[in-house]
Amino acid sequence: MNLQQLRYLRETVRRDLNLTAAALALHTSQPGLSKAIRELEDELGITIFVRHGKRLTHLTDAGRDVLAIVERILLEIDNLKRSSMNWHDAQTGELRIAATHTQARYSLPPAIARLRTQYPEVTVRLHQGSPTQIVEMIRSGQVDLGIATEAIGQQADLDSEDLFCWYHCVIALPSHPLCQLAEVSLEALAEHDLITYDPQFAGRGHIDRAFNEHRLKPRIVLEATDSDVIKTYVRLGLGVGIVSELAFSEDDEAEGSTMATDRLVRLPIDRPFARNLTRVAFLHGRILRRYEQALIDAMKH
Amino acid sequence: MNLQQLRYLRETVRRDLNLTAAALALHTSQPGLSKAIRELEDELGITIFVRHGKRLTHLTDAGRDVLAIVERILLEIDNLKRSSMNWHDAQTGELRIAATHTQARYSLPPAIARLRTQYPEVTVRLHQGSPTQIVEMIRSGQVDLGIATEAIGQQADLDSEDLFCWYHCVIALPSHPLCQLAEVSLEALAEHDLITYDPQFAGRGHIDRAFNEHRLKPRIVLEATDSDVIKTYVRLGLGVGIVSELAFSEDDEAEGSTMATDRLVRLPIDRPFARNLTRVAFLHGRILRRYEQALIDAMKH
DNA sequence: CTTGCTTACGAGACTCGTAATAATT
DNA sequence: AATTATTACGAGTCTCGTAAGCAAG
Repeated sequence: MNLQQLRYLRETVRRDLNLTAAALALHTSQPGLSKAIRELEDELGITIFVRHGKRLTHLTDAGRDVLAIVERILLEIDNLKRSSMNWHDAQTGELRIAATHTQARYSLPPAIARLRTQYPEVTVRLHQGSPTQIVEMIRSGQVDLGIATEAIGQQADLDSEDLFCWYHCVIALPSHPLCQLAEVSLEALAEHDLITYDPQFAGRGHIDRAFNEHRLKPRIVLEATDSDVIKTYVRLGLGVGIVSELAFSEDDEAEGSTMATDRLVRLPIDRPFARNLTRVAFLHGRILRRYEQALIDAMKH
Repeated sequence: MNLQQLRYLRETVRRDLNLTAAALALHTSQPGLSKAIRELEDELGITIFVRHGKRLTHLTDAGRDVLAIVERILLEIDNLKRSSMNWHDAQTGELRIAATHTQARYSLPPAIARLRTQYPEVTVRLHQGSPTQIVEMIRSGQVDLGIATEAIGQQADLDSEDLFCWYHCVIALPSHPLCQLAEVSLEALAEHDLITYDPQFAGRGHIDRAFNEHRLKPRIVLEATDSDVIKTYVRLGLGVGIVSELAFSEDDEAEGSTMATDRLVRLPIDRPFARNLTRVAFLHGRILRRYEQALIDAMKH
């Protein structure tokens, strides 16, 4: 038995039991991969894959057990390298992060800037996706860390840490009727066209829940995954925006646009939607590089 | 990197950093082992061992980290084989048990007898030792399961399961003065010569504690690790015995000896010592063979 | 008839053991 | 002087890639 066989097995499963695709991904030959897997099966004395003639169709029960153990072994092999790098060369490396737009655009930049001064030799790669896509990217090893507000805390195969909390805020053009009110209520909000996040994203669940609890039916005329897109449509006068407070600052508005009538303003409303908790997640049991931990610490507040 | 290097590293540490001894244990050559370890260090980019000239003196900090991960990897490699065997040939194998004398002599026999009918192809090897020795035998991989009443539950690197509870009983020759009493008290016991277990063994702690709580100083004239040895000296008239109730049955006494005056009897005393819990332990995270789980289940009651 | 797994075979790499060397205790 | 690790080197093994074969959709 050797590690190569285990890597081959994992990749074959990841590529949906297509040996050709797995061989390609592993930069090796299909026959070699085929042989390696058969040898592993022989040595363990079990069949891992059910074969229909010459096609692999699915995993056996034994194969599922074996695969789970193999995943753990390869994770620990990776930990061996990571831990060694932490001792030998803690400064250099690669940091692949998956985050939602809001995190990538608003909460990550200062943390990454800080990281770049602490660890100038570390290459940072930023991927974007929905929370569920982020979870998949972590699982498949495409990224090291995932940052999101939804879906990321309750995965059994991921470890996670709390980063920070935030609330939604409500924004509109100064000319909007709601801007006349001294205090805006949820009821008032429900009477206007609203623009906010796609259901998967950025605490949208909390928004729907708040309206539901007040037995209100909000008129959401536009959904987007991206705070900037939402703000753009609010500027066009399509409605009132509900975005993460991370994504809105009246100072930035003042800088950005020249005309005061274009500047979005925050409506006076007292945190109508529940608190959101942004978390970072990574593979369960994975040892973190020092710079990974540094990034996480830099984002905590 | 390959698994051989990891096995070599573990064995070297187990043999106190003596490459010659490790090479011997691994049935390989010293130079090969030396080279393998240097190559592992090179590949990981760290030094694992501090060297004084040509001697390995101790582990580096990085080495300690690496070793912990290597132990986990090798455990999982072992799990791969064990899990496969559970699917492919659940009937055959080897079962190495470490137990104290009392367990080996009194509680294990029926369970092992049952196991032998369920799994006639399994070879059972029985080792004896003190609870701390048993823990060491599990740690070093000399045995698969350890069974004892002391020391075995609170090891962080071992998993364990409760098996059963038992109490101590007090035994004496029928001619002993205490046999005249309708009920024996702890105070009465403290006035006679006592024979019981060595401090490490079979719940001796509970015996001392009970006397202490009653501010009594028992006269323990003989200590042994072995219930049978204790019974033998009780038969010789050296004193009153305190043994596990597992190790004493008046029926067995009736069968064993012909003369009624030789038969030990249980004194009427109402469980003066705290309950003992016998547990089974094995390496943390180790997958159990089916027959191992069967033995454990057979011992639970 | 295309896609995809397996078998066959040979060049190159690698492993591992022996012998010699060097450094501690 | 004895013990123990490292270096050198070569025989045997193993890995892995190419080419050919063959089964399934």
